[in-house]
Amino acid sequence: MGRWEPGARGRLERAALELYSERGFEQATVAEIAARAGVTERTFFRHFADKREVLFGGSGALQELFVSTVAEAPESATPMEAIAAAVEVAGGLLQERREFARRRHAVIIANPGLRERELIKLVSLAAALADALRERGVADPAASLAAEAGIAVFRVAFERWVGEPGQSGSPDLSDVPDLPKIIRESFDELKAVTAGK
Amino acid sequence: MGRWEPGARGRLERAALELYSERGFEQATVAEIAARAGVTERTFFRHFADKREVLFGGSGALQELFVSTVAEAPESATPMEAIAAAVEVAGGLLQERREFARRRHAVIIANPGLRERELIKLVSLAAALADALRERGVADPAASLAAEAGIAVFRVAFERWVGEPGQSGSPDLSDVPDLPKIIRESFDELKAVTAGK
DNA sequence: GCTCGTGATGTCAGTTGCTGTCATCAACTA
DNA sequence: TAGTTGATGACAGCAACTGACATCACGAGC
Repeated sequence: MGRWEPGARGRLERAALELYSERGFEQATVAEIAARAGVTERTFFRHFADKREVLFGGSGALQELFVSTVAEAPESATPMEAIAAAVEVAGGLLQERREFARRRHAVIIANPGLRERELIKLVSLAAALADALRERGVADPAASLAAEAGIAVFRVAFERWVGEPGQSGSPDLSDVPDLPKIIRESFDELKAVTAGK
Repeated sequence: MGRWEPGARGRLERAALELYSERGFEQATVAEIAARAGVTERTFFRHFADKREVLFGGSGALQELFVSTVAEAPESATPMEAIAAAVEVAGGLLQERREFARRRHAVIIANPGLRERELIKLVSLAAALADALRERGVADPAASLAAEAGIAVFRVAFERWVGEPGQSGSPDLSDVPDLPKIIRESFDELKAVTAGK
């Protein structure tokens, strides 16, 4: 065993989510989070740029999943189909972590500063998606618009998903709202609503 | 004349934009802004919730313009047409303040924290647009999707507009990029790209 | 086995954003 | 004339965040 317990980063993430849930984001101090994780405040800021970032450690992996799915879409797929496929795959990943996602989302929507951070992550995701489309030969502004629209669909669908009842621990699996399905429906709805212009 | 010069809020807004332009957002302290405006730091925080908000004083008026345009769209207009009309009208307003908009935008894109703030303003705008659509009897999720897609178009079009050369002070008015026109084209492009799904 | 880097952490001082509280003073009201 | 109101100043204080330096286990190479 080393001088310090390994996994400080993970402990900080867990401690932060707990404290933000228990007493709210603003009421929880970084010193408290660090203490609960068994490190000092300075170590917190070595792992995370600021007090908000500790809730967004997984966004990099999610972005890679999005981008690789777009890149691997069949050549015959239209830009919007490639984007929709990526959003659906990501939705499937969230589906498996429903309770965690809801818990985290509840903390985020309760604080404007955290909402801001989430939004910039999504915009960064949209930019990465647009890049991936350009790699496929899609020109601008179609690439940007398809990516932005796809993220808008993701936001709306995710919001509906977390808002619906149903527990992932429920004995009846048919109770669990199906995020990929909601995403598909939302893409269809977007198609319908834009066609009406 | 009173005890103090009136218009402290406006002076703070001008001083802040100047200082953020001159030396960058993070390098400028609130104390400096306040000093340049001839007030104390405490007075700054009485007018603006935080150091970022001083750049977003006009967002309320913009939102009202968006919402009232949607509300006043003809009954025959589809949801997307109502949204497009609102975005175009707002684009016309920005068109008249091109230099200010570019200057302000340059400051914002240079700092992640300011980008975050701008994004949450746009999301709040999308929420207000969705509300206005529901007032017109549009059901969810169509209302949310149309609003979000409209804001996505606005973002993409605005980005293109500020990125193009051309000075509003140019002698040849045909040099000035036309934001409402770019917005119309972007809506058409969105229609095309979503139809391809 | 010894030395020496390396990397993650601790320690501490300092700046700055932001808040609570109370005092001040001109303009307005009665 | 007296009281009220509203915007501001003055000041203390907390917490987020940063820079600089010390510490100490571990592994590489000798």
